[in-house]
Amino acid sequence: MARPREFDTKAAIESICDQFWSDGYESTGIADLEEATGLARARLYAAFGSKQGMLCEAIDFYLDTRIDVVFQRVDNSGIDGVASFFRRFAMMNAENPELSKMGCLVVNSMIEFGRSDPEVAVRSERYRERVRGAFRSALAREAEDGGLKGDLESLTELAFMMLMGLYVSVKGGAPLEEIERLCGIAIGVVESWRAGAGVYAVDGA
Amino acid sequence: MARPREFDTKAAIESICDQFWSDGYESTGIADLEEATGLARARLYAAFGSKQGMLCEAIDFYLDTRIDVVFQRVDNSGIDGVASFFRRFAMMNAENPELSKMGCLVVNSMIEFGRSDPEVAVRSERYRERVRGAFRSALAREAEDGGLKGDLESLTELAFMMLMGLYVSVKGGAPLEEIERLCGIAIGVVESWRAGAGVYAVDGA
DNA sequence: AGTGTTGTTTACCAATCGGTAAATTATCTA
DNA sequence: TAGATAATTTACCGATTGGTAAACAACACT
Repeated sequence: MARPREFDTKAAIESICDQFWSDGYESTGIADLEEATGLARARLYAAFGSKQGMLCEAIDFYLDTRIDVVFQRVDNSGIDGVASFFRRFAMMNAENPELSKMGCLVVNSMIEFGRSDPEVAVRSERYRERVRGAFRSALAREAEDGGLKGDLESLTELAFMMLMGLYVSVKGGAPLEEIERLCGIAIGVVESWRAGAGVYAVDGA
Repeated sequence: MARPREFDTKAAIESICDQFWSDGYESTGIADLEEATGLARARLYAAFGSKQGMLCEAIDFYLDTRIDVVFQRVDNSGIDGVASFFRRFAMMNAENPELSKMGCLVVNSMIEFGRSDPEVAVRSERYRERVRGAFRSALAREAEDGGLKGDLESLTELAFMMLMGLYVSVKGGAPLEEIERLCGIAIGVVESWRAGAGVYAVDGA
């Protein structure tokens, strides 16, 4: 019924997403978002309402295109799936350290905002449940096959906690070898959950 | 040889420390620091040189007065000491949730800066080595007594990774019960390292 | 063709950012 | 007591912050 939008909203959101992901919310100014999208600020505000609105769109986009696709590979997979997730984390870290250092947009945002922004908080909650759900279903599947040693819920939480710990080291700028080491530990811990594994929770390397 | 300083530098640093700890570096303006210390900005700049200088002083203060005293209780303690550390973490979370949500100034700073600020990076490194050193020496002590099951270095890293994971949940504004649950898992994991413990890495609660 | 509606553009806003120059005040030394 | 030195105060700086008002342009519908 009126003039159609001249730019691709999805593409703009992706650019905004990458910008927030790379530099964080507070550190990116509207000028950065203008440069990233090639759009004048007034256009951005007309489309998204506010900087916070842009972040929400970015997070939703990120959840749909980055998070979900990764954890679909974990869903209902088994111990192998969980261990492979951490293996891929390590590979990404080794192959593309700069991208890796950006961490996860949702984790970054939830650390930056805590509970202070309800819109962000609800998305953080969704993220945490998505990750936990993937780990839980994978381990549950393993348990059904009788291959899991230990309590399902506890193991799920531990996998989650280790992943969050990895993100701290990654964002904190820990040396690559340290990240690699921590990934190795996480993988070892997950592998130790196999019913057939030895008695030690964590073997050396 | 000249006019003496009228204010207590240590007290000022403590106020600055609390401010950065509570709100983060970027989110606290010089105006906040003025209010927190009761000192005009020019006085702060005369004393500390720059906002970044204030952060460094704050971190050093924090390391000396908050971190060191906590991890001295862990040094050379044994599994009990490590488990008790996580128990205290849980207690703090339950008794003073608001203070607890502030997380750790050094972890917060290292997440905010990554490797971008060398002065902060060197302090992050110092922090990580302090924490790891405490865990390592505690577990080494336990190993000497033959009470440790598993590889010393790996267990040290796992304890560290779990702690960092806890900080993410804390700063991310996770519900209190979630933090409590995660602490319980961490404690269970540490307890499972006892030579006499059962075969399961993580028992249900 | 005219009109209402929406997107786009340009220019701008007050507020805040980190930081400082200069004048003033207080102390110590000679 | 005079002068040197350093702390304090006041007022200010240019740059940047997130956000917007208003003029203009393009489309759909009657």
